Order: sequence, then C-alpha cells, then structure tokens
Amino acid sequence: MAPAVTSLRKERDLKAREELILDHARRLLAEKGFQAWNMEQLAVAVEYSKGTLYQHFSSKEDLVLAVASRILNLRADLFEQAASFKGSTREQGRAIGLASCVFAHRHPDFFHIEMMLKSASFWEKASPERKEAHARAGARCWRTLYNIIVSAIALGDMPRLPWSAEHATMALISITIGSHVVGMEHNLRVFAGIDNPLLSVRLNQDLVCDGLGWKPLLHEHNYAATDQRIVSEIFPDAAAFLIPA
Amino acid sequence: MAPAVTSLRKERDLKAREELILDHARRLLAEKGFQAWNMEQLAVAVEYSKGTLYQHFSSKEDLVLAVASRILNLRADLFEQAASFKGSTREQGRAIGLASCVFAHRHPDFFHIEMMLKSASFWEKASPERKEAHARAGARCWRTLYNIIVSAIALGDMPRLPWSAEHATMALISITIGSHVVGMEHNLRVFAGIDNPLLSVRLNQDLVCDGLGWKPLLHEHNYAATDQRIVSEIFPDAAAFLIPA
DNA sequence: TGGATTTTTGACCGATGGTCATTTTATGAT
DNA sequence: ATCATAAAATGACCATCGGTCAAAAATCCA
Repeated sequence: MAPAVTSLRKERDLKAREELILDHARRLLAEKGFQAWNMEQLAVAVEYSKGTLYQHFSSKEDLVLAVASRILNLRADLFEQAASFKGSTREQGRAIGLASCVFAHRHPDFFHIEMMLKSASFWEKASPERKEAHARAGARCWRTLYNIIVSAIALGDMPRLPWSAEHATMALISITIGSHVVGMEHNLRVFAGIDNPLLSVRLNQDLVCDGLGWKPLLHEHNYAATDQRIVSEIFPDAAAFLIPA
Repeated sequence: MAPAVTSLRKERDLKAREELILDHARRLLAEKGFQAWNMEQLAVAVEYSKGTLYQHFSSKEDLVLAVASRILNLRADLFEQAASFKGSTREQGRAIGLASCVFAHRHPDFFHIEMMLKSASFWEKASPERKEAHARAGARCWRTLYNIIVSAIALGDMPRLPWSAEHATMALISITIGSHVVGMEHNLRVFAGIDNPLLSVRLNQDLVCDGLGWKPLLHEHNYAATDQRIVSEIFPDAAAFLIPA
C-alpha cells in the first residue's frame, strides 16, 4: 500500500497537469477555433504524449467542455461579487449586468466556445461528470440573478404580474446572451452602426428591466452614478471601458 | 456552340439537383447534427457520387451554410408576410414576433444550425458567394423589422430617446435570438419550470417593446385580440400553438 | 537492488473530407 | 446511324485526425 503522502502529491501533480492542458487548449481554441488544431499539436504544446491527454479527457469534445466550464465558473464568480453590491435590488441587478460586460471583456473567446457547445455532438461525446460540472456552473450564474429578483419581488421593487421570478430571470439572461451573440455578428454591427457592442448589451438590459417594471426605472434614477459606485467598489480595474469618457 | 435551349435545360437540371442535395443535407443535419454523417453517405442518399457534390459546394461547411441560408430566407419570407399586417406599428412588430415563433415551430432545426455557424471555422471554409448570400438573407429579416420601427418613431409610437432605430431593432432581435437560445437549453427549462419556450419568447418580446416605450403598451391594449387577428389573417394554420386554449 | 506496479508513450487503426485521372455520357456534324 | 469531341460523373486514392493499446519507461517498495 502506498503511503498517503505520496499519493496526495500525485493527485496534486495530476491536477496541475490538467490545468496546464486546459490552459493550452483554451489558447488554441481562442486562436484557431475547434477544427484547426489537433490533439497531437496540443500534446506537443504541453510536452506530454497524446495518450496522456486521454487519461484526463475522454475526447476532444470532453476537453473543450472542461475549458468552457472553467470559464463559466469565472463568470459565476463575477456575478457573485456583483451581487454583494449594497444598493437597491435594481442596482444589484445592474451590477450583475456590468459583471457580464466585465466578463465579456476579460474573456472575449467565451461566447464562441459556448456557441460551439450548442452543436449537438458535443453532449454525446462528453463525459457525464463534465456535463454535470457545466450544468452546476451555469446554475451558479442563474441562481445569483434569480435570488436578487426574488428579493425585488418580495420588496415590491418589481410588480408580480404576469411573470414569475423564473420568467424574469430568463428574460434578463436571454437579453444578455442574445445581445452578446448579435454583437458578435460583424455584418450586423457595421450595418447597424454599433461601434461598442458592450454598450448595447447594457442598454438592452435596461430595456428589459424597465419592461419588467423594476423600480426605480431608468428615468427615475441616476444610474450613471450607480455605475460609478459599482465600478469603483467592485470592478475598479474595468473603469476604462465600463464608464465611457 | 451549343444551342441555347439545351444549355437552359442543363442549368435547370443543375439547379434541381442542388435542391435535392440541400434537401437531403438538411435532413441529415436535423437528424444527426454536423459530425455524425459524411459526404459519402449524402452522395449515396442523393444517388450521385461524392465528386459531383463537390461540383456544387466547395466544402461540407459551404454546403451547410447553403442549407442555413435557404432556411433563413424562409424566415425572411415570414417576416415580410407579417409586416403586411394592417394595424398599429406595435401590432405590426408583434406580427413579426409571432412570425419568429411560427418559424421556430416550422423549422425547429434552424437554431441548431445557426449556432453551428457561429463556430469560427465555418466562415473560413465557405465560399464568398455563399457568405454573401447568407448576409443578404439576414439583412432581409433585419430590414423588415427596422422599417416598422422607423415608422413607429416617425409616427410618434416610439419615443426618440435614448436609442436609435438601429438600436431598437437590435434589441428586439437580441431578445428573440437570446430567448430561443435559452429556450433550447434543456436544463434551464426544467430548472425554470418553462414548459412552452415559445410563450417565453413572446413574453420577452413584449418586455422589450414596453421597455422601448412602444405605444400602445402591453397594458394599454388588448393584444390577445390582435393575436387572434394576426393568426387568422396571416398564419391561419398556426393557430393551434400560437393561441393557447 | 530487483521485481512488481503504475504511468507514459507513439506506432497504429479506422474514418473522413477532399482531389483528380479515368470513365461515361451528351452533343452535334456528317 | 456513326463518330469525334467536349462535358460531366465517378470512385480509387491521399492526407489528416481522433482515439487505442501493447510495449517501454518510470516509480515504488521490500
């Protein structure tokens, strides 16, 4: 029987190697997409053999899903930080909106990867553990926003009818994802004269919040000041692109 | 020199064969996604050889893009039909919203294909002509909605500030695409207790229209009656799922 | 130190997108 | 009808890549 201490070290080394693989895989995904690189190249990059890669991941798709989950957890981290903002429920919701922009700015490759995951074959080839991990990461994001909306309804900041808290959450997530997807479209951007897609994301979030009747409405409050506070208290290093000159 | 009459017939035959290929490719895409079928299988299905397929399409990606464009043009057709609805500008916008649901119901495979197109490598491997054709089809959808919103602003149905007609168009397209993408997510649907995703799409569209201040607002008008008219006048065969019992 | 166990490796396999020399078919003049 | 020429269809073939596994290397422990 092996001593516990060495087996612990092994586990740590294994974990570190997995991180190394994920780092390089992410870089390749960002640089080349999914098809334009192969497992052999990744093996060379991390200085292990192809066979070793397959001890960590059951398929190329499984590996990509792991990359996506890691980034999605960073998104959830940002959301949870944002949710700690002290202010009205709508201000907290706004903080999450800003968090989604900070995230998009820090991880511009994420949405491409996430779109890739919508393609059918990924979920067939990925291992159950990774699928579950990804669902957990997604649920973290969802829950953070959902909790704020439940508070908003409880406090009377948002009217009850005719949508449930779940519907309201889904609406805000939908406008955020949709705006990012549309903002990625190069044609549409030049066609619609949209130079800063992240600004559009925020504007669209405002529209939905107003549509939900989430008080105080856009015209009832100085949200530029709120933005200043959010940025300085939670995302100080993101001021440059969140607060336009 | 070949007589003009035979060359015309050839062109017609060629076009017919391309349609045949596209039909089968679409079926395979719907049944198996992108990876789980190959060009040889498609060749057998259409009873031509693989080489002949490559006289029509420069790559598998090019072929899939052509499938997507054909469906996207059907979407534009529906939008243009909807835009002919006689009523207030918001009612016309609503008709387009319903059209997007009719489309999603008739072509449930489209969004999977469209998500696939977001993956980088497609655009590198597709031919310039197909890329342009796809952009044109997308622009048709965009323009139809845009024109209505321009009218709405001109007529005073929608306030001017702080969004341009382009922004408003983008917001509505974003909520529509985003809602469909989120609605596709099986986890989220069970998590949020959303049984009918198309209903959520419409509700979310309403939220954005209200957020834009598009008159008459949801609570100022009986839109259930409008829906009845839209369905009976424009989408009579879609009544079953557009108007819940 | 040496034998047992675990881990790593890369040659190898099957499948697939894409090519192109060869074969087949269509055409039109005689 | 026949034939020469041009056009089109074909499928054998190639290179590539995801994934496997027997052999080699490294590690461990008595």
